[in-house]
Amino acid sequence: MSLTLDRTIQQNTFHLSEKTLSALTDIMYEQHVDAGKYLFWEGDTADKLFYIKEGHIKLTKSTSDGKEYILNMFDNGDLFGELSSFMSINYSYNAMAITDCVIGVIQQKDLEVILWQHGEIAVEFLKWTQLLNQITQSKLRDLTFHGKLGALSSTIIRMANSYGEPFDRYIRITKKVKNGELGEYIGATRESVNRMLADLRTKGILGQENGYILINDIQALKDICHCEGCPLEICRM
Amino acid sequence: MSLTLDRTIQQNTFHLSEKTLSALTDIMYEQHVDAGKYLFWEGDTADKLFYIKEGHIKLTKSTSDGKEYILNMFDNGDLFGELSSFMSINYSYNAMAITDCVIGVIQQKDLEVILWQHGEIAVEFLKWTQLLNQITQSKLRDLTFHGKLGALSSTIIRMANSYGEPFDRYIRITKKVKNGELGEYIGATRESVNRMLADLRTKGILGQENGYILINDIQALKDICHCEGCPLEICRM
DNA sequence: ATTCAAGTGTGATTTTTATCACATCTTCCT
DNA sequence: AGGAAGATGTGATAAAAATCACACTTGAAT
Repeated sequence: MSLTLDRTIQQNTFHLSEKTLSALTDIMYEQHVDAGKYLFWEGDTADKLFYIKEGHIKLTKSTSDGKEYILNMFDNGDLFGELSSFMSINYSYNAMAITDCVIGVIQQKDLEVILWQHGEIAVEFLKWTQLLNQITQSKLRDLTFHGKLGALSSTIIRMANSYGEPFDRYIRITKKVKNGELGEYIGATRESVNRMLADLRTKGILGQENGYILINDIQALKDICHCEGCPLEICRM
Repeated sequence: MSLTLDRTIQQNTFHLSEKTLSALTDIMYEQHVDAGKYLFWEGDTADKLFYIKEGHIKLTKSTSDGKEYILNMFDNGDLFGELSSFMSINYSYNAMAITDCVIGVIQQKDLEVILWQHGEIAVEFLKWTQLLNQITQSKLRDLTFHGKLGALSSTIIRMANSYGEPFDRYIRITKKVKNGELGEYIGATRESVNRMLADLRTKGILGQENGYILINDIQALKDICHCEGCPLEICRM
Protein backbone atom coordinates (compact mmCIF):
# COMPACT_ATOMS: atom_id res chain seq x y z
CA MET A 1 0.00 0.00 0.00
CA SER A 2 1.31 3.40 -0.88
CA LEU A 3 -0.16 6.78 -1.37
CA THR A 4 1.17 10.25 -1.70
CA LEU A 5 -0.05 12.78 0.76
CA ASP A 6 1.39 15.84 -0.83
CA ARG A 7 3.83 16.50 -3.58
CA THR A 8 6.83 18.50 -4.45
CA ILE A 9 8.08 17.57 -7.86
CA GLN A 10 5.26 15.21 -8.68
CA GLN A 11 2.52 16.81 -10.72
CA ASN A 12 0.21 13.92 -10.74
CA THR A 13 -0.76 12.51 -7.43
CA PHE A 14 -4.12 12.06 -5.86
CA HIS A 15 -4.67 13.97 -2.63
CA LEU A 16 -6.27 13.00 0.59
CA SER A 17 -8.51 15.72 1.90
CA GLU A 18 -7.26 18.20 4.47
CA LYS A 19 -9.44 16.56 7.03
CA THR A 20 -7.99 13.09 6.47
CA LEU A 21 -4.52 14.49 6.27
CA SER A 22 -4.70 16.21 9.61
CA ALA A 23 -6.37 13.21 11.21
CA LEU A 24 -3.38 11.16 10.12
CA THR A 25 -0.85 13.69 11.22
CA ASP A 26 -2.43 13.69 14.66
CA ILE A 27 -1.75 10.02 15.24
CA MET A 28 1.71 9.65 13.74
CA TYR A 29 5.02 9.77 15.57
CA GLU A 30 8.43 10.41 14.10
CA GLN A 31 11.26 7.99 13.42
CA HIS A 32 14.65 8.52 11.77
CA VAL A 33 16.35 5.97 9.54
CA ASP A 34 19.86 6.47 8.15
CA ALA A 35 20.72 5.72 4.56
CA GLY A 36 21.37 2.02 4.07
CA LYS A 37 19.53 1.03 7.23
CA TYR A 38 16.28 -0.85 7.32
CA LEU A 39 12.95 0.46 8.48
CA PHE A 40 11.66 -3.06 8.83
CA TRP A 41 12.49 -6.57 7.70
CA GLU A 42 10.66 -9.40 6.10
CA GLY A 43 8.80 -11.21 8.83
CA ASP A 44 8.32 -8.20 11.10
CA THR A 45 4.81 -7.64 12.32
CA ALA A 46 2.89 -5.50 9.85
CA ASP A 47 0.88 -3.29 12.14
CA LYS A 48 2.02 0.15 11.04
CA LEU A 49 1.80 2.53 8.14
CA PHE A 50 4.72 4.75 7.26
CA TYR A 51 4.57 8.27 5.92
CA ILE A 52 7.78 9.56 4.37
CA LYS A 53 8.36 13.08 5.57
CA GLU A 54 11.81 13.14 4.02
CA GLY A 55 13.90 10.66 2.06
CA HIS A 56 13.67 7.63 -0.20
CA ILE A 57 12.70 4.11 0.75
CA LYS A 58 12.82 0.98 -1.34
CA LEU A 59 10.96 -2.23 -0.66
CA THR A 60 13.02 -5.27 -1.55
CA LYS A 61 12.73 -8.98 -1.39
CA SER A 62 15.49 -11.52 -1.53
CA THR A 63 15.00 -14.89 -3.13
CA SER A 64 16.23 -18.26 -2.00
CA ASP A 65 19.00 -18.13 -4.58
CA GLY A 66 20.44 -14.94 -3.17
CA LYS A 67 19.09 -12.49 -5.71
CA GLU A 68 17.21 -9.43 -4.72
CA TYR A 69 14.43 -7.60 -6.40
CA ILE A 70 12.72 -4.31 -5.86
CA LEU A 71 9.02 -4.22 -5.29
CA ASN A 72 8.57 -0.51 -4.93
CA MET A 73 10.29 2.77 -4.37
CA PHE A 74 8.81 5.55 -2.30
CA ASP A 75 9.63 9.22 -1.83
CA ASN A 76 8.78 12.30 0.11
CA GLY A 77 5.11 12.39 0.83
CA ASP A 78 4.39 8.73 0.14
CA LEU A 79 2.56 6.53 2.59
CA PHE A 80 3.07 2.79 2.58
CA GLY A 81 2.74 -0.38 4.59
CA GLU A 82 0.05 -3.00 4.87
CA LEU A 83 -3.20 -2.19 6.51
CA SER A 84 -2.98 -5.78 7.52
CA SER A 85 -6.21 -7.52 6.99
CA PHE A 86 -6.96 -10.25 9.41
CA MET A 87 -4.30 -12.72 8.55
CA SER A 88 -1.16 -11.52 6.87
CA ILE A 89 0.31 -9.96 9.95
CA ASN A 90 3.90 -9.96 8.77
CA TYR A 91 5.72 -8.04 6.10
CA SER A 92 6.83 -10.15 3.21
CA TYR A 93 9.55 -7.73 2.20
CA ASN A 94 12.25 -5.43 3.56
CA ALA A 95 12.11 -1.64 3.64
CA MET A 96 15.52 -0.01 3.17
CA ALA A 97 16.32 3.67 3.38
CA ILE A 98 18.14 4.76 0.22
CA THR A 99 18.81 8.16 1.71
CA ASP A 100 18.52 9.43 5.28
CA CYS A 101 14.83 9.39 6.10
CA VAL A 102 12.39 10.99 8.46
CA ILE A 103 9.36 8.76 8.78
CA GLY A 104 5.98 9.32 10.33
CA VAL A 105 4.75 6.10 11.86
CA ILE A 106 1.04 5.35 12.18
CA GLN A 107 -0.17 2.46 14.30
CA GLN A 108 -2.74 0.45 12.51
CA LYS A 109 -5.08 0.29 15.42
CA ASP A 110 -5.01 4.07 15.80
CA LEU A 111 -5.90 4.41 12.15
CA GLU A 112 -8.64 1.87 12.42
CA VAL A 113 -10.35 3.85 15.15
CA ILE A 114 -10.47 6.89 12.92
CA LEU A 115 -11.80 4.90 10.00
CA TRP A 116 -14.50 3.35 12.10
CA GLN A 117 -15.65 6.67 13.42
CA HIS A 118 -15.54 8.55 10.14
CA GLY A 119 -17.09 6.65 7.27
CA GLU A 120 -16.13 9.37 4.85
CA ILE A 121 -12.46 9.00 5.71
CA ALA A 122 -12.72 5.26 5.26
CA VAL A 123 -14.30 5.76 1.85
CA GLU A 124 -11.49 8.09 0.93
CA PHE A 125 -8.93 5.52 2.00
CA LEU A 126 -10.80 2.87 0.12
CA LYS A 127 -10.69 4.82 -3.11
CA TRP A 128 -7.05 5.46 -2.59
CA THR A 129 -6.32 1.81 -2.06
CA GLN A 130 -8.22 1.08 -5.25
CA LEU A 131 -6.02 3.52 -7.06
CA LEU A 132 -2.95 1.75 -5.76
CA ASN A 133 -4.38 -1.48 -6.97
CA GLN A 134 -4.79 0.00 -10.41
CA ILE A 135 -1.18 1.15 -10.33
CA THR A 136 -0.01 -2.33 -9.44
CA GLN A 137 -2.21 -3.84 -12.13
CA SER A 138 -0.78 -1.56 -14.74
CA LYS A 139 2.75 -2.40 -13.65
CA LEU A 140 1.98 -6.07 -13.89
CA ARG A 141 0.83 -5.54 -17.45
CA ASP A 142 3.83 -3.45 -18.41
CA LEU A 143 6.38 -5.76 -16.84
CA THR A 144 4.90 -8.94 -18.21
CA PHE A 145 3.66 -8.46 -21.72
CA HIS A 146 6.27 -6.74 -23.86
CA GLY A 147 9.57 -8.30 -23.00
CA LYS A 148 12.35 -6.80 -20.95
CA LEU A 149 12.79 -3.87 -23.30
CA GLY A 150 9.12 -3.07 -22.90
CA ALA A 151 9.41 -3.39 -19.15
CA LEU A 152 12.39 -1.05 -19.13
CA SER A 153 10.72 1.50 -21.38
CA SER A 154 7.61 1.53 -19.26
CA THR A 155 9.68 1.95 -16.12
CA ILE A 156 11.54 4.89 -17.60
CA ILE A 157 8.23 6.52 -18.52
CA ARG A 158 6.98 5.97 -14.99
CA MET A 159 10.14 7.48 -13.57
CA ALA A 160 9.64 10.46 -15.85
CA ASN A 161 6.15 10.92 -14.46
CA SER A 162 7.24 10.49 -10.87
CA TYR A 163 10.63 12.17 -10.82
CA GLY A 164 10.91 13.96 -14.14
CA GLU A 165 11.50 17.63 -14.83
CA PRO A 166 11.80 19.53 -18.11
CA PHE A 167 15.39 20.07 -19.18
CA ASP A 168 15.97 21.90 -22.42
CA ARG A 169 13.42 20.20 -24.57
CA TYR A 170 14.05 16.90 -22.87
CA ILE A 171 12.79 15.33 -19.69
CA ARG A 172 15.41 14.80 -17.04
CA ILE A 173 14.88 12.11 -14.47
CA THR A 174 15.95 13.73 -11.24
CA LYS A 175 16.62 10.53 -9.44
CA LYS A 176 19.74 8.49 -10.06
CA VAL A 177 19.04 4.83 -10.49
CA LYS A 178 21.71 2.23 -10.98
CA ASN A 179 21.51 -0.22 -13.84
CA GLY A 180 21.47 -3.02 -11.34
CA GLU A 181 18.53 -1.48 -9.52
CA LEU A 182 16.58 -1.12 -12.72
CA GLY A 183 17.31 -4.77 -13.35
CA GLU A 184 16.01 -5.73 -9.93
CA TYR A 185 12.92 -3.70 -10.60
CA ILE A 186 12.00 -5.23 -13.95
CA GLY A 187 13.40 -8.71 -13.42
CA ALA A 188 16.37 -8.47 -15.74
CA THR A 189 20.12 -8.60 -15.25
CA ARG A 190 22.30 -5.55 -14.82
CA GLU A 191 24.05 -6.37 -18.09
CA SER A 192 20.84 -6.60 -20.05
CA VAL A 193 19.67 -3.28 -18.68
CA ASN A 194 23.01 -1.76 -19.53
CA ARG A 195 22.86 -2.98 -23.09
CA MET A 196 19.27 -1.90 -23.57
CA LEU A 197 20.04 1.58 -22.24
CA ALA A 198 23.11 1.82 -24.48
CA ASP A 199 20.94 0.84 -27.39
CA LEU A 200 18.29 3.44 -26.60
CA ARG A 201 21.04 6.02 -26.34
CA THR A 202 22.60 5.20 -29.71
CA LYS A 203 19.12 5.42 -31.21
CA GLY A 204 18.80 8.91 -29.77
CA ILE A 205 15.81 7.99 -27.65
CA LEU A 206 17.66 8.58 -24.38
CA GLY A 207 20.49 10.88 -23.40
CA GLN A 208 22.86 11.43 -20.49
CA GLU A 209 23.29 14.49 -18.35
CA ASN A 210 25.82 14.15 -15.62
CA GLY A 211 24.69 10.69 -14.71
CA TYR A 212 20.99 11.48 -14.99
CA ILE A 213 18.82 9.90 -17.64
CA LEU A 214 17.40 12.27 -20.23
CA ILE A 215 14.41 11.30 -22.29
CA ASN A 216 14.71 12.60 -25.77
CA ASP A 217 11.90 10.83 -27.53
CA ILE A 218 9.24 9.68 -25.13
CA GLN A 219 6.96 8.59 -27.95
CA ALA A 220 9.52 5.98 -28.98
CA LEU A 221 9.46 4.59 -25.43
CA LYS A 222 5.68 4.55 -25.48
CA ASP A 223 5.72 2.65 -28.74
CA ILE A 224 8.07 0.04 -27.33
CA CYS A 225 5.85 -0.75 -24.35
CA HIS A 226 2.59 -0.31 -26.26
CA CYS A 227 1.59 2.51 -23.97
CA GLU A 228 -2.13 2.73 -23.44
CA GLY A 229 -2.09 6.32 -22.37
CA CYS A 230 -3.09 5.59 -18.79
CA PRO A 231 -3.83 8.61 -16.63
CA LEU A 232 -0.77 10.01 -14.89
CA GLU A 233 -2.13 9.00 -11.51
CA ILE A 234 -1.69 5.40 -12.58
CA CYS A 235 1.43 5.63 -14.73
CA ARG A 236 3.87 6.25 -11.90
CA MET A 237 6.43 4.39 -9.88
CA MET B 1 -10.89 -5.18 -7.84
CA SER B 2 -12.15 -8.62 -7.05
CA LEU B 3 -13.26 -10.44 -4.00
CA THR B 4 -15.01 -13.66 -3.29
CA LEU B 5 -18.19 -13.46 -1.35
CA ASP B 6 -18.67 -17.10 -0.73
CA ARG B 7 -17.15 -20.26 -2.03
CA THR B 8 -17.94 -23.59 -3.45
CA ILE B 9 -14.81 -25.39 -4.48
CA GLN B 10 -12.45 -22.76 -3.14
CA GLN B 11 -11.14 -23.55 0.29
CA ASN B 12 -9.26 -20.42 0.83
CA THR B 13 -11.12 -17.21 0.42
CA PHE B 14 -11.65 -14.35 2.78
CA HIS B 15 -15.25 -13.71 3.72
CA LEU B 16 -17.18 -10.55 4.09
CA SER B 17 -19.35 -10.56 7.15
CA GLU B 18 -22.98 -11.55 6.93
CA LYS B 19 -23.94 -7.99 7.53
CA THR B 20 -21.89 -6.66 4.63
CA LEU B 21 -22.99 -9.49 2.45
CA SER B 22 -26.66 -8.83 2.95
CA ALA B 23 -26.18 -5.10 2.56
CA LEU B 24 -24.65 -5.81 -0.84
CA THR B 25 -27.30 -8.25 -1.85
CA ASP B 26 -29.92 -5.63 -1.08
CA ILE B 27 -28.59 -3.19 -3.62
CA MET B 28 -27.70 -5.49 -6.49
CA TYR B 29 -29.80 -6.32 -9.50
CA GLU B 30 -29.45 -9.27 -11.81
CA GLN B 31 -28.07 -9.46 -15.33
CA HIS B 32 -27.52 -12.42 -17.66
CA VAL B 33 -24.61 -12.72 -20.05
CA ASP B 34 -24.26 -15.59 -22.52
CA ALA B 35 -20.98 -17.40 -23.06
CA GLY B 36 -18.76 -15.48 -25.44
CA LYS B 37 -20.62 -12.21 -24.91
CA TYR B 38 -19.18 -9.21 -23.16
CA LEU B 39 -20.30 -7.79 -19.86
CA PHE B 40 -18.55 -4.54 -20.63
CA TRP B 41 -15.92 -3.17 -22.96
CA GLU B 42 -12.82 -1.14 -22.61
CA GLY B 43 -13.85 2.48 -22.41
CA ASP B 44 -17.24 1.85 -20.82
CA THR B 45 -18.00 3.91 -17.77
CA ALA B 46 -16.73 2.17 -14.65
CA ASP B 47 -19.47 2.91 -12.16
CA LYS B 48 -20.52 -0.60 -11.20
CA LEU B 49 -19.31 -3.62 -9.34
CA PHE B 50 -20.19 -7.09 -10.52
CA TYR B 51 -20.87 -10.11 -8.37
CA ILE B 52 -20.75 -13.44 -10.15
CA LYS B 53 -23.69 -15.51 -9.03
CA GLU B 54 -22.98 -18.12 -11.65
CA GLY B 55 -20.37 -18.54 -14.39
CA HIS B 56 -16.86 -17.56 -15.40
CA ILE B 57 -15.67 -14.16 -16.54
CA LYS B 58 -12.30 -13.18 -17.92
CA LEU B 59 -10.92 -9.70 -18.12
CA THR B 60 -8.91 -9.16 -21.27
CA LYS B 61 -7.10 -6.42 -23.00
CA SER B 62 -6.09 -6.20 -26.61
CA THR B 63 -2.92 -4.48 -27.67
CA SER B 64 -2.30 -2.24 -30.63
CA ASP B 65 -0.62 -5.11 -32.46
CA GLY B 66 -3.69 -7.29 -32.26
CA LYS B 67 -2.62 -9.58 -29.45
CA GLU B 68 -4.77 -10.17 -26.45
CA TYR B 69 -3.86 -10.84 -22.90
CA ILE B 70 -5.77 -11.93 -19.86
CA LEU B 71 -5.70 -9.77 -16.77
CA ASN B 72 -7.85 -11.86 -14.53
CA MET B 73 -10.31 -14.69 -14.39
CA PHE B 74 -13.26 -14.74 -12.01
CA ASP B 75 -15.68 -17.40 -10.91
CA ASN B 76 -18.78 -18.06 -8.92
CA GLY B 77 -18.83 -15.85 -5.88
CA ASP B 78 -16.23 -13.34 -7.05
CA LEU B 79 -16.87 -9.63 -7.03
CA PHE B 80 -14.98 -7.36 -9.39
CA GLY B 81 -14.97 -3.97 -11.06
CA GLU B 82 -13.42 -0.66 -10.19
CA LEU B 83 -14.71 1.30 -7.28
CA SER B 84 -13.70 4.16 -9.48
CA SER B 85 -11.87 6.76 -7.56
CA PHE B 86 -12.47 10.25 -8.72
CA MET B 87 -10.89 10.14 -12.09
CA SER B 88 -10.51 6.84 -13.87
CA ILE B 89 -14.12 6.58 -14.81
CA ASN B 90 -13.67 4.12 -17.65
CA TYR B 91 -12.72 0.48 -17.78
CA SER B 92 -9.37 -0.17 -19.35
CA TYR B 93 -10.25 -3.76 -20.23
CA ASN B 94 -12.99 -5.99 -21.52
CA ALA B 95 -15.01 -8.45 -19.47
CA MET B 96 -16.01 -11.53 -21.42
CA ALA B 97 -18.23 -14.37 -20.23
CA ILE B 98 -16.44 -17.69 -20.69
CA THR B 99 -19.58 -19.57 -19.75
CA ASP B 100 -23.16 -18.40 -19.42
CA CYS B 101 -23.25 -16.06 -16.45
CA VAL B 102 -25.66 -14.64 -13.95
CA ILE B 103 -24.29 -11.41 -12.61
CA GLY B 104 -25.34 -9.24 -9.70
CA VAL B 105 -24.76 -5.61 -10.58
CA ILE B 106 -24.04 -3.04 -7.89
CA GLN B 107 -24.13 0.66 -8.69
CA GLN B 108 -21.15 2.42 -7.26
CA LYS B 109 -23.17 5.25 -5.81
CA ASP B 110 -25.47 2.83 -4.01
CA LEU B 111 -22.47 1.16 -2.49
CA GLU B 112 -20.95 4.44 -1.52
CA VAL B 113 -24.00 5.38 0.50
CA ILE B 114 -23.70 2.20 2.51
CA LEU B 115 -20.01 2.72 3.10
CA TRP B 116 -20.55 6.25 4.24
CA GLN B 117 -23.19 5.26 6.70
CA HIS B 118 -21.44 2.24 8.11
CA GLY B 119 -17.79 2.85 8.91
CA GLU B 120 -17.30 -0.77 9.86
CA ILE B 121 -18.43 -1.97 6.45
CA ALA B 122 -16.08 0.50 4.83
CA VAL B 123 -13.22 -0.80 6.95
CA GLU B 124 -14.09 -4.32 5.93
CA PHE B 125 -14.09 -3.33 2.28
CA LEU B 126 -10.82 -1.54 2.80
CA LYS B 127 -9.14 -4.61 4.21
CA TRP B 128 -10.49 -6.64 1.40
CA THR B 129 -9.17 -4.26 -1.18
CA GLN B 130 -5.81 -4.43 0.54
CA LEU B 131 -5.91 -8.18 0.23
CA LEU B 132 -6.60 -7.87 -3.48
CA ASN B 133 -3.67 -5.56 -3.73
CA GLN B 134 -1.49 -8.17 -2.11
CA ILE B 135 -2.72 -10.75 -4.56
CA THR B 136 -1.86 -8.52 -7.47
CA GLN B 137 1.54 -7.74 -5.98
CA SER B 138 2.32 -11.39 -5.59
CA LYS B 139 1.28 -12.08 -9.16
CA LEU B 140 3.51 -9.30 -10.36
CA ARG B 141 6.40 -10.90 -8.53
CA ASP B 142 5.67 -14.38 -9.83
CA LEU B 143 5.16 -13.31 -13.42
CA THR B 144 8.19 -11.07 -13.58
CA PHE B 145 11.07 -12.56 -11.71
CA HIS B 146 11.60 -16.19 -12.67
CA GLY B 147 11.18 -16.38 -16.40
CA LYS B 148 8.25 -17.79 -18.31
CA LEU B 149 8.66 -21.24 -16.78
CA GLY B 150 8.46 -19.69 -13.33
CA ALA B 151 5.41 -17.68 -14.39
CA LEU B 152 3.74 -20.81 -15.69
CA SER B 153 4.54 -22.85 -12.59
CA SER B 154 3.22 -20.17 -10.33
CA THR B 155 0.04 -19.92 -12.38
CA ILE B 156 -0.53 -23.66 -12.19
CA ILE B 157 -0.10 -23.51 -8.43
CA ARG B 158 -2.59 -20.67 -8.23
CA MET B 159 -5.03 -22.62 -10.36
CA ALA B 160 -4.61 -25.57 -8.03
CA ASN B 161 -5.47 -23.35 -5.08
CA SER B 162 -8.45 -21.78 -6.80
CA TYR B 163 -9.86 -24.66 -8.84
CA GLY B 164 -8.03 -27.74 -7.61
CA GLU B 165 -9.44 -30.89 -6.10
CA PRO B 166 -7.74 -34.03 -4.83
CA PHE B 167 -7.66 -36.82 -7.38
CA ASP B 168 -5.97 -40.02 -6.41
CA ARG B 169 -2.90 -38.65 -4.76
CA TYR B 170 -2.69 -35.84 -7.28
CA ILE B 171 -4.35 -32.50 -7.55
CA ARG B 172 -6.69 -32.15 -10.47
CA ILE B 173 -7.40 -28.70 -11.84
CA THR B 174 -11.10 -28.70 -12.43
CA LYS B 175 -11.06 -25.94 -14.96
CA LYS B 176 -9.94 -26.49 -18.52
CA VAL B 177 -7.58 -23.86 -19.75
CA LYS B 178 -6.19 -23.72 -23.26
CA ASN B 179 -2.49 -23.41 -23.85
CA GLY B 180 -3.13 -20.18 -25.66
CA GLU B 181 -5.03 -18.76 -22.70
CA LEU B 182 -2.23 -19.64 -20.34
CA GLY B 183 0.08 -17.85 -22.72
CA GLU B 184 -2.10 -14.78 -22.69
CA TYR B 185 -2.15 -14.91 -18.92
CA ILE B 186 1.61 -15.10 -18.37
CA GLY B 187 2.76 -13.17 -21.41
CA ALA B 188 4.16 -16.07 -23.42
CA THR B 189 3.25 -17.68 -26.72
CA ARG B 190 1.01 -20.67 -27.07
CA GLU B 191 3.91 -22.70 -28.41
CA SER B 192 6.16 -21.87 -25.48
CA VAL B 193 3.45 -22.84 -23.03
CA ASN B 194 2.90 -26.04 -24.92
CA ARG B 195 6.57 -26.97 -24.81
CA MET B 196 6.91 -26.09 -21.16
CA LEU B 197 3.88 -28.18 -20.25
CA ALA B 198 5.17 -31.09 -22.32
CA ASP B 199 8.46 -30.80 -20.51
CA LEU B 200 6.82 -30.78 -17.09
CA ARG B 201 4.87 -33.85 -18.14
CA THR B 202 7.90 -35.81 -19.29
CA LYS B 203 9.54 -34.94 -15.99
CA GLY B 204 6.55 -36.42 -14.20
CA ILE B 205 5.69 -33.15 -12.51
CA LEU B 206 2.37 -32.83 -14.31
CA GLY B 207 -0.06 -35.38 -15.69
CA GLN B 208 -3.16 -35.48 -17.88
CA GLU B 209 -6.62 -36.69 -17.04
CA ASN B 210 -9.11 -36.38 -19.80
CA GLY B 211 -7.91 -32.96 -20.78
CA TYR B 212 -7.55 -31.73 -17.22
CA ILE B 213 -4.17 -30.88 -15.74
CA LEU B 214 -3.01 -33.08 -12.90
CA ILE B 215 -0.33 -31.92 -10.53
CA ASN B 216 1.87 -34.77 -9.54
CA ASP B 217 4.68 -33.00 -7.79
CA ILE B 218 3.68 -29.60 -6.53
CA GLN B 219 6.94 -29.11 -4.70
CA ALA B 220 8.78 -29.19 -8.02
CA LEU B 221 6.54 -26.39 -9.28
CA LYS B 222 7.16 -24.42 -6.11
CA ASP B 223 10.89 -24.83 -6.56
CA ILE B 224 10.72 -23.54 -10.11
CA CYS B 225 8.94 -20.32 -9.16
CA HIS B 226 10.82 -19.90 -5.87
CA CYS B 227 7.58 -20.15 -3.96
CA GLU B 228 7.58 -18.08 -0.79
CA GLY B 229 4.81 -20.03 0.82
CA CYS B 230 2.34 -17.16 0.70
CA PRO B 231 -0.93 -17.73 2.51
CA LEU B 232 -3.58 -19.37 0.36
CA GLU B 233 -5.68 -16.23 0.44
CA ILE B 234 -2.98 -14.56 -1.61
CA CYS B 235 -1.77 -17.43 -3.77
CA ARG B 236 -4.83 -17.67 -5.96
CA MET B 237 -5.97 -16.67 -9.42
C1' DA C 1 -20.42 -40.95 -39.44
C1' DT C 2 -18.10 -37.15 -41.88
C1' DT C 3 -16.44 -32.82 -41.98
C1' DC C 4 -14.56 -28.68 -40.39
C1' DA C 5 -12.76 -25.66 -37.07
C1' DA C 6 -10.28 -25.20 -33.09
C1' DG C 7 -6.76 -26.72 -30.41
C1' DT C 8 -2.38 -29.27 -29.68
C1' DG C 9 2.34 -30.96 -30.73
C1' DT C 10 6.87 -30.31 -32.75
C1' DG C 11 10.86 -29.20 -35.84
C1' DA C 12 13.88 -25.53 -37.59
C1' DT C 13 15.35 -21.02 -37.02
C1' DT C 14 15.85 -16.37 -35.12
C1' DT C 15 15.65 -13.16 -31.47
C1' DT C 16 15.97 -12.10 -26.80
C1' DT C 17 18.00 -12.55 -22.45
C1' DA C 18 21.26 -14.50 -19.14
C1' DT C 19 25.89 -15.83 -17.90
C1' DC C 20 30.72 -15.41 -17.43
C1' DA C 21 34.74 -12.84 -17.70
C1' DC C 22 37.12 -8.72 -17.78
C1' DA C 23 38.38 -3.84 -18.78
C1' DT C 24 37.29 0.81 -17.67
C1' DC C 25 35.24 4.53 -15.35
C1' DT C 26 33.54 7.01 -10.90
C1' DT C 27 33.20 7.96 -6.31
C1' DC C 28 34.64 8.73 -2.14
C1' DC C 29 37.70 7.94 1.63
C1' DT C 30 42.01 9.26 4.38
C1' DA D 1 46.30 12.94 -4.61
C1' DG D 2 46.19 7.84 -4.58
C1' DG D 3 43.85 3.75 -4.09
C1' DA D 4 40.04 0.74 -3.15
C1' DA D 5 35.29 -0.25 -3.84
C1' DG D 6 31.46 0.25 -6.44
C1' DA D 7 29.46 1.00 -11.02
C1' DT D 8 29.41 0.73 -15.88
C1' DG D 9 30.55 -1.08 -20.56
C1' DT D 10 31.26 -4.94 -23.66
C1' DG D 11 32.70 -9.29 -25.87
C1' DA D 12 31.86 -14.29 -26.25
C1' DT D 13 28.82 -17.82 -25.42
C1' DA D 14 24.81 -20.31 -23.68
C1' DA D 15 20.10 -20.64 -22.52
C1' DA D 16 15.33 -19.14 -22.93
C1' DA D 17 11.64 -17.70 -25.64
C1' DA D 18 9.50 -16.21 -30.03
C1' DT D 19 8.46 -17.09 -34.76
C1' DC D 20 7.18 -19.66 -38.73
C1' DA D 21 5.50 -23.65 -40.79
C1' DC D 22 2.94 -27.56 -40.80
C1' DA D 23 1.17 -32.23 -39.13
C1' DC D 24 -1.81 -34.34 -35.90
C1' DT D 25 -6.03 -34.58 -32.50
C1' DT D 26 -10.21 -33.55 -30.81
C1' DG D 27 -14.75 -32.21 -30.51
C1' DA D 28 -18.85 -30.19 -32.03
C1' DA D 29 -22.22 -29.68 -35.87
C1' DT D 30 -24.59 -31.26 -39.84
